[in-house]
Amino acid sequence: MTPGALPTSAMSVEATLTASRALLGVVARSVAGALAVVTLPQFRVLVVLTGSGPLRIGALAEKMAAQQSTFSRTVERMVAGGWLERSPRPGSRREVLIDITPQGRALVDEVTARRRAELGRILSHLTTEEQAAVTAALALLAQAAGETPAEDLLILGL
Amino acid sequence: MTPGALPTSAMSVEATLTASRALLGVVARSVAGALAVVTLPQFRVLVVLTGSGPLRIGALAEKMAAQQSTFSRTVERMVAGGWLERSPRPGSRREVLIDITPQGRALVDEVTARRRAELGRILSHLTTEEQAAVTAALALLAQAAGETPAEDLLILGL
DNA sequence: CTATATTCATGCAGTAGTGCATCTATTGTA
DNA sequence: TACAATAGATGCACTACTGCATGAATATAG
Repeated sequence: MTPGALPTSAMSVEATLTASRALLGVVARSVAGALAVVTLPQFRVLVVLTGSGPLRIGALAEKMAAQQSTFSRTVERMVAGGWLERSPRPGSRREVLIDITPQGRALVDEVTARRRAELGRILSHLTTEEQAAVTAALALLAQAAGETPAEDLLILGL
Repeated sequence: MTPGALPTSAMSVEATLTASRALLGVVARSVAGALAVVTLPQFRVLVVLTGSGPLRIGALAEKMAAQQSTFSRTVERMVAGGWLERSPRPGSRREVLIDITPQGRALVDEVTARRRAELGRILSHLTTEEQAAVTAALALLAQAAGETPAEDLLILGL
């Protein structure tokens, strides 16, 4: 190896760091609009519910790594905003199911669509061959990284 | 194209989405430790100062897209925590320069190191050839994405 | 030298999130 | 039926962030 040159692995790390900054930018811009109307923790609630379907308030609090009492109030705010709706669980007058409203779902969809759109725009600058190479490489990278627990993304409020 | 199959571009978008989740996880885990001692906005201040060197409190507020008055207090908290230090600008008794302390720098360095380390660990699962392919593909992707303004990352508090 | 502009700090007020303890209603069990 | 467990809401207290208005000190321009 030429003195001063980086080994393949170090080059990969640097390239990955740079790319991750770009992708972070895409993610950030995709949620920017939503953050004008809900907070990041609130948006997170919507994403979780989109993936899980209706949840008891306690179960939801657990997924958000929050206290149940804290959550009762967060839900209250979000119901007031029209993002969530409470409904008693059929057959129980104690449990309360929280579900996302159409308005909430639209917000999540908008973010997802925006993210896909921008990625598509970026990738459209590449040739079909380059796109294929990117697809293969990212698949490899994702596989090497393994599953990303939802709790990890929660660290950033996502 | 076989019915039901995705065009190359759509496949690339999905692969990129998946990979971006993985990379987001890496970023999140890298800052998790820091978030035990500072908030995300505060960490952001440290990152900005690391890149820029000492700044006037007004200029720093502008970079953080915050009100100067808000910032005066944030700085106060961070000085109390030992992350920042105020010093009068030489030749001016009005302006106050904010700089990161060694403790603050150590925090940022720790996060950076952790991020590089995990990326290295992930990439070590790949062969040298695969690493080279990933490096090339990500460079392509980053170039296609263009520059990511710091303000964009600020959306997420990063 | 005086008036104006700049720079930062502070008072005031509000939102969101956080945790702990506690209360009420309901459900399940002994 | 009485007691314990569960689910959720509420009271209380605190931190951080946010903006707007304003005050105080300093620097600059006329």
